[in-house]
Amino acid sequence: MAEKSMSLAVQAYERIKHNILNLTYPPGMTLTETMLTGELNMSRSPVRTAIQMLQTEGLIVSDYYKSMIVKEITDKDIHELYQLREIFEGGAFKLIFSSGRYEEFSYRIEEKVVRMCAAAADLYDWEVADTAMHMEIISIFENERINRIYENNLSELIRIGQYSIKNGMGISKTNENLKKMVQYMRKGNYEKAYAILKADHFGTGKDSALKGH
Amino acid sequence: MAEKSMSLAVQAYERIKHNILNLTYPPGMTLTETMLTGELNMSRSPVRTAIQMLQTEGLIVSDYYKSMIVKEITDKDIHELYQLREIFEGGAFKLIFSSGRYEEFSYRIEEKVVRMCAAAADLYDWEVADTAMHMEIISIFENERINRIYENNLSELIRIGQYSIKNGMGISKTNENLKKMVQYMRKGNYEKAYAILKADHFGTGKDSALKGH
DNA sequence: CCGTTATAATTTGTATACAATAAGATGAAA
DNA sequence: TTTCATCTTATTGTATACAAATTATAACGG
Repeated sequence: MAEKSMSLAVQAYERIKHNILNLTYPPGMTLTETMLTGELNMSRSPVRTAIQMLQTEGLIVSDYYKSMIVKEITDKDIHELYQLREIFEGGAFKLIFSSGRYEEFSYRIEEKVVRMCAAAADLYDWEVADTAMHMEIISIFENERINRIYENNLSELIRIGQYSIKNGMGISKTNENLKKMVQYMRKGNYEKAYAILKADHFGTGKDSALKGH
Repeated sequence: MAEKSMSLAVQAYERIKHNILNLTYPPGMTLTETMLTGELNMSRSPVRTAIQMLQTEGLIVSDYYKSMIVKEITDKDIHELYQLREIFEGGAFKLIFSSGRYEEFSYRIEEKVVRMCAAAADLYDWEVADTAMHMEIISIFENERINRIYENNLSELIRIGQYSIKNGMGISKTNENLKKMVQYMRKGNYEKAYAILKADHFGTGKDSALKGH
């Protein structure tokens, strides 16, 4: 997993990001450079580089000379993220069917759903597998930029997913629904397949018990 | 423009980015930290922070211990950027009309077109004004995340626009077309308005004389 | 006891020193 | 001349020292 001869900055980035996504560093937690340097056993230079990356991604927020915190999750964030997802995946789903490649993608997505089922025991792992499934849908665009944008934003949804189980729906129920979606895809039924995807993953915009904005 | 008591890192970021966008640092140019520190009169620390940001944005590319260069513009980039634009603005345009706010937006966009006409003398300024026009379309989503994503990616189009004038169409012709688009919007004619936007700004994917990928 | 102000400690921003890697120059041998 | 190896130089990555700003603490007066 962790390459040798990789810059300390990248190692720091990955470890800090992992800790943010799996809620070891929960939303609102104050991070200090000295604390991170101690935990990661390296100097401030690479740590600061990592922090800078995470700030750009929006996972850490801070002002000039003010201490930095792990970004809070607001209802506004959730709404924005789901809207972004709908724009991308709505377009991707349409393209999958209009290009006639729905059968191919039904198998590709099915494989990801299988992995989700295998990861059902751990919520974080399941969310990661879910992310991979969504990335598969987006891959129809064959657009690296879109992939990168999407991956960055989905990482926030990994955090959110660990707080509010998908509209109150559990892991197993979601897995079952996705299996049905795959079957509808295989039969070329765009309407039913997309309806399931929407219901499962696009949320309502006010389905969380988190901090408001 | 430049705030006081703003970190040197941010100042460096803005100046370097500006130089990249207006082609003072052209695509493919090798940048070194010492060169930048000399030009900006500051130490490596803030310069490296700025570089890090620009790398995340994709305007600078570099490998471990290798020198960094201003990102080249490939046909693949152009295609990806236009596809991204179509996904966002296609959705935005539809929403502008389906929400019945087309008249309001015709005025908002018209104001941006006026600024484009005023900036017609300088290609860079015109591209910046064009960017603002596109941001106005996207603003229908009222989604900060989308705004941020879009702004980052449009900055690349500012560079591209300075190489290949919009599908061979000149500034004045584009301005005229956009004025027509505004009129169609005001009348509620979605089809004609969107057709003009597409023709002017979505490109063909192979309309450049730049380096291939 | 409460609030205010001054002071100390912590924290981030910046500058510089050192280490590791890569790029280029030099020179010898075929 | 060409090619390969070695050495020098330049450049990036990392560590540390210092400055500026914030935050916490303590002292003081009401």
